[in-house]
Amino acid sequence: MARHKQSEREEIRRETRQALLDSAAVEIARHGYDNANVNTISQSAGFAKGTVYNYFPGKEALLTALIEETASLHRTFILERIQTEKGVHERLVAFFRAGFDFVTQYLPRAQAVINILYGPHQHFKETLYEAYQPIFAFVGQEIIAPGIQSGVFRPVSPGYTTTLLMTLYLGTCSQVDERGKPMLDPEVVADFAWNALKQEYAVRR
Amino acid sequence: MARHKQSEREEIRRETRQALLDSAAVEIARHGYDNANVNTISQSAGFAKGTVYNYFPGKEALLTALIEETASLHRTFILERIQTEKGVHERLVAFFRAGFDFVTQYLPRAQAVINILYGPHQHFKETLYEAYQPIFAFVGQEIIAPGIQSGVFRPVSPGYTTTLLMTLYLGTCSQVDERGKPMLDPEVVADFAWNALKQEYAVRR
Amino acid sequence: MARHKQSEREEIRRETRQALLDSAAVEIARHGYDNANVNTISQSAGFAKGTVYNYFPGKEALLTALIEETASLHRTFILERIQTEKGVHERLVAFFRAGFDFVTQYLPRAQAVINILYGPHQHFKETLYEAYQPIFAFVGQEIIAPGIQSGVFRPVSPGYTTTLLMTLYLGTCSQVDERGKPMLDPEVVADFAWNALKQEYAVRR
Amino acid sequence: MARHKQSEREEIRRETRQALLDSAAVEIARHGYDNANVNTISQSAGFAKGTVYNYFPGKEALLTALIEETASLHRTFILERIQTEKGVHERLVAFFRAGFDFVTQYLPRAQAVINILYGPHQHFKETLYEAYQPIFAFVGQEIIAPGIQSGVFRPVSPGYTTTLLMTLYLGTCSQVDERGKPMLDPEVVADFAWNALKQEYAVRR
DNA sequence: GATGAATGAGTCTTCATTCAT
DNA sequence: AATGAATGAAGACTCATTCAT
Repeated sequence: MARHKQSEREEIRRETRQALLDSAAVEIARHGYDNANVNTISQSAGFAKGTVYNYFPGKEALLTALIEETASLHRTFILERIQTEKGVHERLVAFFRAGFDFVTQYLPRAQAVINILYGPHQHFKETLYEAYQPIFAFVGQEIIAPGIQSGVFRPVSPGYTTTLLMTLYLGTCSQVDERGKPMLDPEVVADFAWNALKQEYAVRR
Repeated sequence: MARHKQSEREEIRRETRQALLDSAAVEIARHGYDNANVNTISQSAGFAKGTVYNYFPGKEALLTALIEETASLHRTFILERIQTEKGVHERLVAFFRAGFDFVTQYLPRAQAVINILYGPHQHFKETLYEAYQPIFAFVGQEIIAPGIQSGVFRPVSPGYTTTLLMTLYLGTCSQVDERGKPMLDPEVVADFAWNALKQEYAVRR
Repeated sequence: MARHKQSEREEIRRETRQALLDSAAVEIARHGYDNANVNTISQSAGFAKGTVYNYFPGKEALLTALIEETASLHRTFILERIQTEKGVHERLVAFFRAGFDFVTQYLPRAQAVINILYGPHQHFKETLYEAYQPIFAFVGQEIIAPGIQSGVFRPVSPGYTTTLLMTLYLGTCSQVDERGKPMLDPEVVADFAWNALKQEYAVRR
Repeated sequence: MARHKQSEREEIRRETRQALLDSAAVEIARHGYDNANVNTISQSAGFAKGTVYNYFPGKEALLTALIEETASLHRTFILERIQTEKGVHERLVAFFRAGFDFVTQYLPRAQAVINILYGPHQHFKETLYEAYQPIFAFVGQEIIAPGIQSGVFRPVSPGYTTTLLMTLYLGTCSQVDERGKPMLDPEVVADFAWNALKQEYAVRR
């Protein structure tokens, strides 16, 4: 009975949803979650005020979806860049480079997420932590742990070190000017981290 | 006599202003600037809704004052703890300790400031950067520069390094649970930074 | 062949219309006319959101149709049960029994109608009164008037008495719990009405 | 510190609250709860849109307050008129007269309440039943029970009879035209009820 | 006939701010 | 100085209705 095929309709819905999420990222990055205007989000995605409510039950759900999508993108982005690197040092550098690139490429999403990370909404923070869990785990298991085991890193506490690294990562990645240009260089940050962790006299590998 | 009354009045004004700022810090820490309710701030300071407008022209000015007061407190707090330390390593440790202690002691203010730092309000961020300028300068001039000059630190870029250190500082200090307990230890963070910066084989001094 | 298809189509249309009215009754009974959601009605009838507009020009028309259909059902229901009774007392009892049974059997429709009857929509009330006119008339002509003429009832005003009886009828029928169980017994109500109207010493007939 | 005395302020609040409730009664009577516009209520009471929210936390609370106030008014109204009557018959008549007079005098409130009574909002119905409990109890204890005990009434079930009487009462009181003129006469209704309940050959007392 | 994506008018609610006292 | 009643702009959300397919 439907004139559109099922798949066509799904395609339209997917695209609209994407457009709304993109729009939400921009609006939230610019004004913060609390000041983001749902009507504006829908309209600057090219739709009427109410359309967003055909796709998300409310403002909260919109942000939750944005967080999850961003984390997923971010994860993919990092994994792709790191898994090909074999040495610990290379991985560390690739990790920071990936972060900086991600922010540059997905600036609004990244800003929105940073906003939440240091913002007052406990509920969203938890969503964020959960969504980023895989990245945390990856850093611990694929960079820190091998580094320590191979003797490249000092015998640091893996837990604390992961936290420190992520803190450095998020803190430095998030420092960009309005155009998205980072204030620091991924190499500089990676170098800082490398020196902080490496065994003296260690050979890079 | 009139003079006396005058100074009494001033004293009362100062105290009321303080109470309002305290209240603002708590409210903003809990709900974020955008969701902070000015009426609530005034009332939980023990005054009527309108009273805050006898002290600050509006919500913005209230936050600006809070930022400036917090920066000033923070500066004093750090300087007191560091100036007595002579060695670079001691100063580094004292710096992080002071930060963690400040957050613990002035939790609402610290949370409010972190909120702004990573939040979407460019205008407030600028105020914040300006207000924290002296601390940036102090770290650069009293920790990094002497460290490099004395050969205790590697010959790093002073500008980048200050930024990195402040990033690490703010990022780690701001990670506290709801009760204000930090997730990391200042010693651990200081150690991380120390290793990142020190000349290999350097003697701590 | 074409004729056959024609009637088949009509049959389908009739069934769809019925399904939509059933669905409307349930939704309106639950949420009231104002809060009834047209899209929900269409969907819980098993169709898409827009389908209802292929059968009714709008929300109002949907309710109007529901009122008329309900009145018609109600009328048939009552007439069937009463016309077979000959005595005035029997008719009175049958009348209340029929009402209670109707409510039990067509709960959502009955609730929707009661809703309108005591609700604020003058326009619908008028539709309702018109649609129920035959029942009013029937009660007046087939119960009250014969009762008075035969001396079984006191010489009451036929107009007022019909109104009183209908009021009692609607008021008691509409008092059901959420499952549709009436709070009163038709016999009790009929007995009350009988005593109110009967000539003292009258013989039931 | 306050320029108004406490009592003056309280007086103003009381009056404003009253005005808002009056306005709410009119608006709800006219359009029903669901279609009543809170902004309109506030504005036709002579205030700005938001003022109502300084007095009631929301639309629901506004209606709850209206129900309770109406029940209280109604109770007072009835008790005053009935307690002075000693005989059962007189009380029955006074009861219906009071009801009709109440509706005439407080038409919007009465219509609003009737609306709720037969409307779809279970929550409000419960509030309404609770608020009207004292009137139910009064009818049972001060009219029905004495009537039965003195032999003036037939030995009916007190519970059912109270319900029947209240049903008749609410049903007949609520039938008014748009101007508030009742369709029935309290004496006619009282007479109907009296005949329904009285012992044959009973002497009125 | 049926579909469901899209629309946008309408409503409840919040709260920064004003100001008469 | 302080008060708190009042304001009204702004924004989240609902849903009856339209219409291209």
